[in-house]
Amino acid sequence: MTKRGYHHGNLRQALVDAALLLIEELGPTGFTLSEAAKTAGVTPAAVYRHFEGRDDLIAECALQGHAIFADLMEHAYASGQPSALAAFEATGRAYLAFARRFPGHYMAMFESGTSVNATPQLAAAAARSRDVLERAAIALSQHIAPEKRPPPAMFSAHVWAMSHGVVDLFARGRPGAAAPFSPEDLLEAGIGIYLRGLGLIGPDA
Amino acid sequence: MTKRGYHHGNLRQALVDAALLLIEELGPTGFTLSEAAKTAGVTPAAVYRHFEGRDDLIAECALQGHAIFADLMEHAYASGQPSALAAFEATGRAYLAFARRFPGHYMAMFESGTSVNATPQLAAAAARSRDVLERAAIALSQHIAPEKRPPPAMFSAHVWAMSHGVVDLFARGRPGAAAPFSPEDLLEAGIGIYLRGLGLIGPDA
DNA sequence: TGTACATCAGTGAACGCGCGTTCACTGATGTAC
DNA sequence: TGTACATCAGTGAACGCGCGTTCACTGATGTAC
Repeated sequence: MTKRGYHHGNLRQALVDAALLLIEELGPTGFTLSEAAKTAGVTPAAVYRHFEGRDDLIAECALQGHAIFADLMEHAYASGQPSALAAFEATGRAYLAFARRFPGHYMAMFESGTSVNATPQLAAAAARSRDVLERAAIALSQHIAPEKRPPPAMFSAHVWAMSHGVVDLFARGRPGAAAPFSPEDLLEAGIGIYLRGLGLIGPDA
Repeated sequence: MTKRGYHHGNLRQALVDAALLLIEELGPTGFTLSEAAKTAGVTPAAVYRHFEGRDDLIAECALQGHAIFADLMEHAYASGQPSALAAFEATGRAYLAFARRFPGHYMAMFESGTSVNATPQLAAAAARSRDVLERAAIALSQHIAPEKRPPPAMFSAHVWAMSHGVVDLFARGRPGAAAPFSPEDLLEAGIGIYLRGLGLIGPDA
């Protein structure tokens, strides 16, 4: 916090952190600038020294999220190399890990009403993480017989969709969907079965 | 509408319809009771003749959604019988079809903050649709060799998650994720690959 | 068929509230001398 | 080291707004006679 008397020290980041906490609790729509200011121990008006307004604050949360996310994805991808399969699987796991470790960021990124194209910066940050998964998909697709190879963009979309679905339905306190599996196991098994369907894993693995 | 002078005729349903439209546009969090009343051509206070308040109105939207959804799922399941595989695939398609045809209902059901356990009625309605998919999964799992058969609840969860993910990421005006495939194709292909991974479809089908 | 009346669905004014945003201000900080 | 001063981060009061909800009311409807 580094609070030093009258001046705050690093209010900008403190506001982002507060916003992320509130977004995690209430969702991006339920989040309020005033509450974020209060959480950071500051008057609502002070927010305007650092952000243009409510939307700008949310956008910054999403932006930071994309940066972290892309880093995680890239790291996961690298950790699986040189095996294209291991790299691909690692990115899938990284997706879920990110959603669990940074729920506020995740919701700001994927459940905010604001477009990813709101600012060029945001678009660039979002493109980076998308590209990692797509690169992993392209590398992996080399191992599928060309005539039955689906477009890489398609199976990266599949993994993205299943990961997102698992997060949204099972990795939060979602009611009525309390499956007797951990989201991690669910996703791991799901992606495993999917990759087997692509002929990338042996039938008994 | 059946508007007959001073009295409305069927205001209750008109309010539900208005709410569904607004939820579709703004999400359940952004939806306001006042706007729904105005859309139905009525004073906000009139809503209280038919609902306990804002939350009750949203709950009714979700309830009607679950009823429609369960009907669709049951119909789809029946249409695929007696083939367990065809029945299962049909329920997957029905999921997406419902989300596209009834986006307001879908969002009220799955993106509202309110718990599915809010009322016994709601819980029962939600259980019905979940059970259809699980029943389909159980029937299908008979065709997998017992020793490598995952729990039916698990692969019904996988299909549920992928369907939801496709809807949430690709079936709406979601930015940055504009894949060059229709959500229908994406889901169809995804489930196909998944089922192949389970050994339920031949490797060349 | 015509009149008196009970019902009750919808009105409209009012409420308290928290929101996002603005504005003139104040006072702590760090620098120049 | 001590003093004068510019900077600018945060204050606090105020705004207009739309929200959900309440309340006494009104007037259209349908029934009893």
